[in-house]
Amino acid sequence: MSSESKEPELMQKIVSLCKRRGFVFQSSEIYGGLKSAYDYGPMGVELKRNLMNEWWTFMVTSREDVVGMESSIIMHPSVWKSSGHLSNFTDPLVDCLLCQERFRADKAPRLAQGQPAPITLADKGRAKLAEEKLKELLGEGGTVKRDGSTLHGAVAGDRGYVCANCGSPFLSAERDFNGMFRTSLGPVDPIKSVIDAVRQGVADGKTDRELRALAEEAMAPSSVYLRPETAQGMFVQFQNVQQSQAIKVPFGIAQMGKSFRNEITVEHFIFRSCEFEQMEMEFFVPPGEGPKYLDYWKDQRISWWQSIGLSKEKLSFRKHDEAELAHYSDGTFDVEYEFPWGWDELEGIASRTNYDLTAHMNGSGKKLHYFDPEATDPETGKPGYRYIPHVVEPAAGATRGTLAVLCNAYHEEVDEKGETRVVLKLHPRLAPYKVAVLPLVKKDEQLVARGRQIAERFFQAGIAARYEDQNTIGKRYARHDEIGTPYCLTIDSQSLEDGTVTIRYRDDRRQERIPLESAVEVVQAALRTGKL
RNA sequence: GCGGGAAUAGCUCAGUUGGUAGAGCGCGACCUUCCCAAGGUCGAUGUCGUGGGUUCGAGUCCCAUUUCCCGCUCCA
Repeated sequence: MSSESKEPELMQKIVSLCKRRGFVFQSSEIYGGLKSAYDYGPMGVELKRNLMNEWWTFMVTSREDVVGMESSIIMHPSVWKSSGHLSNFTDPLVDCLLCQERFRADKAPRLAQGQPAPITLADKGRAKLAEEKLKELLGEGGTVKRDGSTLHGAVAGDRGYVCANCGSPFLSAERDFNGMFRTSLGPVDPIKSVIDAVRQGVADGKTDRELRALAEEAMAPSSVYLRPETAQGMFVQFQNVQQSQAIKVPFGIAQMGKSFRNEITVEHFIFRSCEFEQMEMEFFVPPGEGPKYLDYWKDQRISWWQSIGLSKEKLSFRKHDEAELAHYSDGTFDVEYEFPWGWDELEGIASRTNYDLTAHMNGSGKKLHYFDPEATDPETGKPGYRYIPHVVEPAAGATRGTLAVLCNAYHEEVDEKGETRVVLKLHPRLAPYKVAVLPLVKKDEQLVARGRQIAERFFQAGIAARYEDQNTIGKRYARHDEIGTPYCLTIDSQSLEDGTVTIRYRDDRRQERIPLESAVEVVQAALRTGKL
């Protein structure tokens, strides 16, 4: 591929800018940092919040068929049982005793008991080390023959599978790995009852697997989970929302907020982290209309990503194929963005049939039907149609979106003097500051006073503005280029005479003189239209 | 999780065979300066990621650990 060597460099520059200018910091940095946890600095919180506000405006405020809500992060554990997250989200993980690889037992290569299990290591050196280990494991009876980096002599055990990496049948016990963060609700620490249960189990001569079950059972009464997605909150409250709002299907419920997943691997800065922020909407439709609304929301969502400034050519849909498709979905598309490391998911748009509401009906025993008195029941042909709504879900990542916006906005430009300028070409509505007010020089008290006066007008108008008189004017322009401030207003001696100021445009650095009075309006217009 | 690389000032990095911690940029004050990181003077900033070990002495060597990056793997 063509341009890969440059890409990690670009990512590093963005990470560096994020720290330097106060967008994103490593969490708990003074203690050595915490894996995959990031804090948003003064610029980052504005950017992320602006992005999320744009989503909310687009999805909720500006239309009549979607309403919002905010559910709690910790919900009744049965929610996750019904949704399938407790069982499906749990994977049996196994460690290879020879090559240390950790893999999912259910995805490992199958091999019947007694079959020869050749073991292939990455290179000869590792193979020699593994050879010694294998001899130990096989004991007296076994013979090991090494052929380059491949070892012969082992046979598959009763597991029915071998190591996904090297082919070894010598594996640790299967351990369940659940993607959800578990914690306990209530003031009583469950560890005491776990110890008691296990102690009794040991006395009774229970196996490891049985002891584990006993421990789980002892923890169960207080176990709760941090939500791995916001979606379930909308499903569980479907009826309350629908009835309290007297809203008719088709309609949607939207929610933004934090979700948590114990990711096995985290990568790409804030792209994949254990704690992340989602913007999800569940759109409830009559049976059979899922595909129609899937198309509709695909269009809506891609146009939204474009409207906040992501380049058209860096956005695309990827259709989930048969194998990838979740068992309940009859159609899913990812909105992908071309990040510096390649195409990756920004949002998933899924037609989920009536899986979710049905699951919660079965789990809770409560009816989650919708009754449409105006429609005709297709089965009986009689007026009045009672059904479990189907769902189309556009589920976007706010954290990922923020990173995509940063990547898309980052530009390096060489000016006429050969100096490199770094500029974040953010959509004005996303920019942390909308305008910087800059007296040309600090020494002139009149310029300073006038500058503060102008800044005050912006604060009065509720526009995020920044007054600055430190450093030379060039440095201030450069700093605001780097944080994406679309406009700089400069007050000079002429301003004192004729009441005009210089407005400098971030993207092309052009300057114009405008009457001081119209400054606020110019910025407001840009926020409305999105154009500088 | 595996394999590879890395961690020194806010940022980018130098630091020789182990011998008192450096540069550029940035930051602060002052001077100069009326438009794009200018110049001058002065100044502040480091547990050399963390914890052990070897040594008379460790940024440098060894072990462990944390974090980041790259490649696999994983992502209901």
